[in-house]
Amino acid sequence: MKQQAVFKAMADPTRRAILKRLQGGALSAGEIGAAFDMTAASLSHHFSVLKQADLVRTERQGQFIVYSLNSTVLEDLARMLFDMFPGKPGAGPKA
Amino acid sequence: MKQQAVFKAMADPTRRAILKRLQGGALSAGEIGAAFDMTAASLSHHFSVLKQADLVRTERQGQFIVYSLNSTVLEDLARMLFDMFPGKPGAGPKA
DNA sequence: GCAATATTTAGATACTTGTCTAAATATCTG
DNA sequence: CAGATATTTAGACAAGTATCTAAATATTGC
Repeated sequence: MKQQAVFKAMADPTRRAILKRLQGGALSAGEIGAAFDMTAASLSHHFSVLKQADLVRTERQGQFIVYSLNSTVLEDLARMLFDMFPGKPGAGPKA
Repeated sequence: MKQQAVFKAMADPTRRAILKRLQGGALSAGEIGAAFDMTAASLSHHFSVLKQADLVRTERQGQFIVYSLNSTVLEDLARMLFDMFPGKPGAGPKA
């Protein structure tokens, strides 16, 4: 997991909203974009950032490009955060 | 949890390193800064961002200002991420 | 109160980034 | 192939941010 890329990707609210939309299943760029008041070009930029962080995967289906969530990276990120705080039994320093 | 502030705070590598240093226990600004090749002013800016996100707490101890980790926010963030991905038994859509 | 130490604030600068418009690329259909 | 639709790329611009130096504020100890 490219930590820096992932955190940077997650830092933008539009991108988090995109990921949220993808929880319901894979969607084409256009289907995702329908929910946002933003040009397709801007959305495409956000897709690119999410792809760099490996948070989404793409697959062409005819004229559409379909995006899907790569939950592995989200999972890794969550684990990393859990490991980051103390007070966890057996991990962080307690005193 | 102010999600946006937290994600923004986590997006900078210096700030993540600061949080990491604090896992070992509370430290003064100067003690934290000793590990970074950066002016105290720059560090102070990062502290400010971390405070805004409520990721750290401060307490004055004489001439020092002591920073400590607020693990609650990290925990909340981790939970939020876990909730964000599907495939979790009982939460995300599976198909 | 003064000098020394610790930290923050103010102001400046360079870099990054989110957004836009316009143009390019890819696919489908007649 | 030509036109329509879907998406990305290129280039520009405004806003945000990480960093610095210099100065301000707070505390301690003489």
